[in-house]
Amino acid sequence: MSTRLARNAERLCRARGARLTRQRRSVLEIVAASKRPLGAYEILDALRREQPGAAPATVYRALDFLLEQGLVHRLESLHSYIRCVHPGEPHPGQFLICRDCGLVEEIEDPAIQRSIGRAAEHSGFQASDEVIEIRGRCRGCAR
Amino acid sequence: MSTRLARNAERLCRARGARLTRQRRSVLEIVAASKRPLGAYEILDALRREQPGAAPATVYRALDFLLEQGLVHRLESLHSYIRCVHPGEPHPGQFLICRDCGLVEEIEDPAIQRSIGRAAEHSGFQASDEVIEIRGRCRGCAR
DNA sequence: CTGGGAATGTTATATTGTAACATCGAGATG
DNA sequence: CATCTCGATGTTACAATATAACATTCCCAG
Repeated sequence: MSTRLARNAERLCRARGARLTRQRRSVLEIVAASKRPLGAYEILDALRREQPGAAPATVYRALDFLLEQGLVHRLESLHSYIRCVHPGEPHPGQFLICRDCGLVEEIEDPAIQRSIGRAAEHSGFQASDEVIEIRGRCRGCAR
Repeated sequence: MSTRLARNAERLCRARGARLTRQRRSVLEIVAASKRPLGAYEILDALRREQPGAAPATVYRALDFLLEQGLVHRLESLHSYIRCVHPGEPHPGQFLICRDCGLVEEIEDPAIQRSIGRAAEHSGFQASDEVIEIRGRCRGCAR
């Protein structure tokens, strides 16, 4: 399978001199194919279907790479991983996490970014990245 | 030791019909006495000095209670716990986490709250609580 | 004083994540 | 082409965080 996603990722990595190896691409595709975030060991189970010898370190190393490249995000409050909806430059994600259905929407809201920037500045704090995870009930589940 | 903090917590719990038992107060005091966030097992080590039989569940149960009461916060990105600087009603915390010195400042910025509320609303999302953890370098370490 | 629910004790185990070191392999360089 | 080198992977073991399950104790409302 060579999805558009994979080709796009390939292009981004090449442009940066980073190597999107077969293993890394497999992990990316597993994460990207899931509607909901996956835990590292869920990814491992999936990866083992094509590569039975895979071990935790295999997955974590691939995830480290994909996180660096901004191709996936880590959801701290769920200990899980999700594809980035608009890879390009690595960027902090902002997430709406539904408690009921487990779906996660990634948003990119400049107003949140600005208010955080101002608050940090006000404390003399140099922000480098942020964890923004909003939990609640999504539109579909709220009805 | 019956710190002001303990007395205040006692009062809050009593008002809500919640029981701040000796164990729970011990855990609260351990967390509150630390300048930096503590992991559950660090808390356990400290607790064992006064109660050698304590086990992980002991600490996690006390923490669950204190979190519900809004007396401590959990820092998702650090897997650790920190006192709430202004307990009263439970509330989501916003944190500035210094990568260098490990100190954490809790802030309460209405502008961040508002921008998040608006972004959620815009997606038809009913937010119930949030994880806001801003990582970077604090004023002291930036110099 | 006693019945019942909340809190705690206790043991075991699940889940998530890393360390450490050997080996492999693809591209650079002579 | 040979081979060197460094990043990537294989492999084993283990660390760190968190929960399950069930027995026991304790508090207090009636």
